[in-house]
Amino acid sequence: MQLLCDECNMAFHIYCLNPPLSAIPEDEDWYCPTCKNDSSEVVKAGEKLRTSKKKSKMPSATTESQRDWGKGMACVGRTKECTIVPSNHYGPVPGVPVGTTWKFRVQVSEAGVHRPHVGGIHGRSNDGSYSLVLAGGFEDEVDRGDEFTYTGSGGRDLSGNKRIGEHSFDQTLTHMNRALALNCDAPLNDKDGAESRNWRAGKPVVKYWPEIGKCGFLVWRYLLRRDDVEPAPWTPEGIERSKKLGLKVQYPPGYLEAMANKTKREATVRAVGSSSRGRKRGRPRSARPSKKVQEEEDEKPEENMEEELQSNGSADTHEEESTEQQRNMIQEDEPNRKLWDEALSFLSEGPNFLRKVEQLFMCVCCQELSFQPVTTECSHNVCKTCLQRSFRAEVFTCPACRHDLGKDYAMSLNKTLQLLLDQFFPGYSKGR
DNA sequence: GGGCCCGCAGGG
DNA sequence: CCCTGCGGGCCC
Repeated sequence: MQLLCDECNMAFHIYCLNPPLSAIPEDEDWYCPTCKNDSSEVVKAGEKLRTSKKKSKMPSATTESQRDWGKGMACVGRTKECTIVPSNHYGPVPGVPVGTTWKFRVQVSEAGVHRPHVGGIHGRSNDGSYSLVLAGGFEDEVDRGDEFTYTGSGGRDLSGNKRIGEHSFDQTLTHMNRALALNCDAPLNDKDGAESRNWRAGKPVVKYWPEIGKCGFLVWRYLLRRDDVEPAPWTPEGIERSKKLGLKVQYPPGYLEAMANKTKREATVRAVGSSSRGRKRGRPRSARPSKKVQEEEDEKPEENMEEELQSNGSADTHEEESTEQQRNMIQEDEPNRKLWDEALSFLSEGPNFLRKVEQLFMCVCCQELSFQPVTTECSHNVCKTCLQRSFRAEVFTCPACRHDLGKDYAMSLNKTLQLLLDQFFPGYSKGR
């Protein structure tokens, strides 16, 4: 989980980097944020000295704040972008069923469902509004599920480089507020508001009006009504549908693992009573694995940690009975027929199924769930990298049973098994 | 537990 | 280019 900088030799957890890495980079060399040269700041021959205008205008350029923004999701950018529909798209995004849930706003942006990072209203003031976020931030809003009121944006004091703040002046029907008003099937009225002639013909804003909110300032209020063929996710039909589709909270790649590791590390520090990070704990350099990877050799994660990871990630899987597709894939994994049969016999025992899978497909080398597993001819599963390490040490036998594999053994990845493990332990491989 | 304040994405 | 913003996490 650690990378060594090829310049200063310092070690960095891949999940602490900004942005965090989900895997060890393929590249031959890697440089830490301090040593890395920003190509946009390198002055090439014949070029004038230039400074990044954008960066020089950033608040961070003028403050001496030492806060470390490198961790967490507060300031990260998108890593993907939805191209299925344009950003000014109205209505459902194909492939994103009603009831889909995400942990962070940035993921919702990536999915193309609501693109602004922070803003609650996405729209264009001369077109209309494409999406809203309800976050329960307004005490005087009403949410009856199929109908709710919404409050416009603006009127807030954003001094101090804040993103949201106290209401300190009246809102106006401009910008996003105007955009949302245009969704109402009525001529725009920025004085008194308006009521839709046919709410289904509009983009279901039923009416909008100005009022003095509990905050004491004028706010624009909107009434919206649900208009969708898919059942609402909070109804019994919706819950059934979500279950059928296997919808679970989506986390950023590697997020759960990073959190688990972080808590594990903190627990270790607490237990030891002092910081044991960094090089102090390190082995002599010559004893390190040749690739720039330092394996965590700390104690195994505590039990409760594993449970937390499962309850967030995949513990539900067994309850919803493994899906048709998973069953088919298990059938496909012929070389592991016996192991899967054994695991499946635990299906009726609830959470024990996942535990059993984890145990049966553990790599004997690293004592973790096999990552990029090779299923040997003797029917054992080991991480490909573990097997390669063994071969580099000129040990050409199966790490599990010492069956001779021969030094020209073709280590073919069991892709089916990898897909299955990824489904049962979502994201588990990302931190590897 | 709450205050502070950051990069980023989007509109205009 | 500038303005805006129903996030989010560090740190007091």
